[in-house]
Amino acid sequence: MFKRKIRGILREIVSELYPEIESINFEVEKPKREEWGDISTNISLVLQGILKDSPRKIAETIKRALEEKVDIFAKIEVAGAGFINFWIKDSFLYEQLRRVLLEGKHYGRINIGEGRRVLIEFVSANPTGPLHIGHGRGAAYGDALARILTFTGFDVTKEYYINDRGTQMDILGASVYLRAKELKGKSINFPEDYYQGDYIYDIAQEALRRYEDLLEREEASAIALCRDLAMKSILEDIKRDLKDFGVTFDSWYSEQSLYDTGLVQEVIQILREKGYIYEEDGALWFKSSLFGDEKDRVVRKSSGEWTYFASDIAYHYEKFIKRRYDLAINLWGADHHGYVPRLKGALRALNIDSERVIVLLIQMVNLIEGGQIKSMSTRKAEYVELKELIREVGVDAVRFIFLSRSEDSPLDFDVELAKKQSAENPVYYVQYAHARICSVKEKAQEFGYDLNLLSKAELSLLKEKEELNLLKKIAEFSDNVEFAVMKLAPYKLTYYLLDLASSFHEYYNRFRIIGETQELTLARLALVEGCRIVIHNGLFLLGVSSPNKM
RNA sequence: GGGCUUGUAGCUCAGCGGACAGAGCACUGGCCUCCGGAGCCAGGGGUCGGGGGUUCAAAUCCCCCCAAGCCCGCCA
Repeated sequence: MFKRKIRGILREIVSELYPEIESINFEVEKPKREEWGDISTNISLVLQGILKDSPRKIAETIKRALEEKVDIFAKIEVAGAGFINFWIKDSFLYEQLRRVLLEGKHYGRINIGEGRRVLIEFVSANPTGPLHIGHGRGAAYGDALARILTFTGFDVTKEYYINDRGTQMDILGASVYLRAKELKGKSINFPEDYYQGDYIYDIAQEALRRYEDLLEREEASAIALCRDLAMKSILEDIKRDLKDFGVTFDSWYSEQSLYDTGLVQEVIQILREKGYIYEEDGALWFKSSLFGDEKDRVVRKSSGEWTYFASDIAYHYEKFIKRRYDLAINLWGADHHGYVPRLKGALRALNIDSERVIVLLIQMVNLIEGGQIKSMSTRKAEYVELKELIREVGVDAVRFIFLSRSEDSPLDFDVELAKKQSAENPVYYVQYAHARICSVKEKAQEFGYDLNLLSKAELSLLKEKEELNLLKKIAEFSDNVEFAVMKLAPYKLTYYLLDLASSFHEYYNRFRIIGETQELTLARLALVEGCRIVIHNGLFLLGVSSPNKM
């Protein structure tokens, strides 16, 4: 609340004092040290370059203007090289708490999106094997982002893009077919680059059960049957895992459908007419090198097969032109990073502003087992399944861990540690605060307090340092929500919640909520209830539950 | 060889142009007759990978080097 509000006030002041300045880029930050106030700005340091005046002098001018104009500050001070430090009036904090109590689960919402339509595409794992913990990271991240975007006024659609055609699917079908033969006692030669996982046997079993004459059929059609069955079966499995992880999608988009409707051909034709497509060595190429890519890329192989890239051009054309989304956010594995320039290039070739697609590259999750780092690989069957991790560690803890790092930082997941230390996991620290508050409220009711009166409590009785500190933390919630959405960084909220929970525990250990005068008890109950609401809202945005008891 | 990402406390990571660099874990020592001890308080710990540069100001921006991961296919 602070930053957003103060930034606005400062902009007004500057445009009044220095109308010649059109726009400036300054920071409104929470300072590192308590002596520097509740909030601080470097605006005069930024202005010095433009105004050619001493920053302290500029700061004094702004300070005087502020003192005349607004009264939410108890004190304004010019310090250091020319920082302006602000101390917020207690009355403003009480007002904020009252808003929390009134708005409840809506508290913290800010309208940044203004109804803009966003398509967020994530997970999109090939239906060639079960979800592993790497996919889990993308799932947790994408789902949290979707929640945050919705909370901040965007119109969000969550989509899973299914690669239901192409080479990998063919290999999947062939893998199942071979295993079926093996199960029937035939000797087979199972290639190294086929899918090695045990689940292939299960599907092969099912294929044999369903198609009794499978092995008598012509090989190509038998493999096709296996492929379709495998895809359906694996996709069902994926959906179930995601649901168990608390992640649901609004839409499952089939790559194959882009061909069934002729859209791929249509879009390539558009590019061809614009002169961005040429033929060489029997293949069709897109001139992505004109758009900053290292080289041109094939859209149709000399075999006549379309590439994944061709599908993707059509898919994104469809997102923006047919479905008219304002913004597309794609969460990809970091190993796809080389792919970004060609996609953006294709969009520009189609006259679509490439800024409208934001690709977030989620770094790999490595699994540490016995001190050895292993990378996830579906084909080699080297992975820990997401469902296994959930079973052993729990949904909340897994999501919280995945959301406690920025997406571009690789994550070494020490499975043993996560299982063993589940009780010490940071998520419990936050949830514990929530449960504790619920318990206090229950206790208060036993003592006869009417919790419906909280919003009418005399909040000015909250004067202790720890109380004011907690009030400030509560009021900072929407600043953190704003940051999280602007930077697409849910982990910011994770940090904030840990900080908020810490302030609560600190307060709880020093003071008794119930037992002072009736008025003070009500005020304190109001304070912790406000804290509980914010914890709940924050955890909700991360997709983590807020238990009343644990 | 080229590209992308990362290198901050023993470990895992925040901070990414501003004021003496932060948190958790781990370690050491304290704290419930009392609303949940899955908690609190106190303590030690850092040439911000290295070297140059830009700036009033650099962990943060630029260049070079070193290290790790990923990519460089008519695979997805």
